[in-house]
Amino acid sequence: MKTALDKARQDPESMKARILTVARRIFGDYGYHGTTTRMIAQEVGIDVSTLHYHWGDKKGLYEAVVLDINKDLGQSLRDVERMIHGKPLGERLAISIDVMTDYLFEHPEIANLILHRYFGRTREEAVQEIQVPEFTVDMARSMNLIRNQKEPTPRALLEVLAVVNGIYNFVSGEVFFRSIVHVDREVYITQVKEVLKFILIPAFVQREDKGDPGPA
Amino acid sequence: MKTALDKARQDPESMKARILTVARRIFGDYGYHGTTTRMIAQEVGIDVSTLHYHWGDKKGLYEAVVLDINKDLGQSLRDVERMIHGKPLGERLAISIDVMTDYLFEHPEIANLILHRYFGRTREEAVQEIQVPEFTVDMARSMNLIRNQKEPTPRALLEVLAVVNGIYNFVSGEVFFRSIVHVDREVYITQVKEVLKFILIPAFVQREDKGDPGPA
DNA sequence: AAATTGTTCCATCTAATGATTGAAGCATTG
DNA sequence: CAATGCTTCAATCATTAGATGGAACAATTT
Repeated sequence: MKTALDKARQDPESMKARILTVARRIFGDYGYHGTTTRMIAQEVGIDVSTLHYHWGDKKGLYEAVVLDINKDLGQSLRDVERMIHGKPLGERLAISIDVMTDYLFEHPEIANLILHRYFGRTREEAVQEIQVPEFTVDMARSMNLIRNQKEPTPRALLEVLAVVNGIYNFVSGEVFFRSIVHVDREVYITQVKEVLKFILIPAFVQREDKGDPGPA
Repeated sequence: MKTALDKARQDPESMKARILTVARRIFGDYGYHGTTTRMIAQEVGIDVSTLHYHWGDKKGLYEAVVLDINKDLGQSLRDVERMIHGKPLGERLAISIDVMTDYLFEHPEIANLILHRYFGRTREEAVQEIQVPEFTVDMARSMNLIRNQKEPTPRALLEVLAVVNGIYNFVSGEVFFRSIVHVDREVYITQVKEVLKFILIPAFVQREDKGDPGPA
């Protein structure tokens, strides 16, 4: 079955797809309440009524954006999982950090949207959820933080969250952080990857070297 | 000179102070655009016009909130700095993480507000800044990541940001993350501190042990 | 106690925002 | 090409949100 989202993706030049693309960026930058349908319409270069014609109300569009981003992020994570399969822990982490950081810097709206949903609230109730729980469990498994078929422990999940949040933060915080460290975008991205690997890898490797299987 | 903020702090039962306290929480939860002056007024139990009478327009109140939080956070950081003075690196980090995490879990609006300003944008221009740059440099110094009197390197600043962001994230993300890991608040806080120390300390200690003075 | 000043609320205004309507344009099909 | 359906926009409506004026009340001063 083709969903509305699928259809919008089919032809990236279709009005529906163009609106969705702009909506991702604006919702990511300004959050749900900080975004007006007029801002999106203006950016696309259309009338608001055209936007409503294609996507219904604001909440509907926002939910489409969230679903769209879930899809993209899920795909990326599966790609990474394939790349690191069978490699030793330190390498798995290094590759994951490199690849996911590059990917998210190319699509910062994804990190923006996720962080808005982590940390912010909305006056509307029951807006579509980001599938963070599922993704987190998958990653915990991929990091070998889960023994056998058992449920991941809270500790293992928190460790994964700490890792991925580190990436989201530096991507979404680029504008703000670059104003602190005074480097251009290219240098910033390079240094972020170095810092993330410097901080995130040793703890896990050290624990494994000790023969400690971790919190699983 | 007494500022309006000082006056509001004098008597925490004063209307002005009560409004400020509630405003901190609501702005932290919903962000600038997600918050309405009516929400704040209702929470305080007063009419909107009373709010405007004391704090002027919405932007003015928001700026007061940011200044107030800057003050609180700056004070806490100075407290921590005194506690860790002269101790070895690993211990300095462990104490900082424990103390700051506890403090922020008691005042989550601080972490909320900071993250909103890191990652979000506002349609209004020129809203008062969080003094993150200053704080970050201070912490870099306190973590001995700065050699002599020299300017901190971008690398050192990014390392500090990684550390503090880790804390902010788990505090502000409590509601969301706890829904993933299924633990109560008390367990969550304990585990967060353990995970943060587990991940953040080894990298820095390892580098020091190698005689590598770090990015300074 | 009268006068002054400070505080609060109700009613109301204005602007912004979400949303719809109906007409016009354009393509597709019978 | 006439009829149909799809897409777009200008105009407009309804609701919400920021803000204010003035009356009522309370506190303070004289």
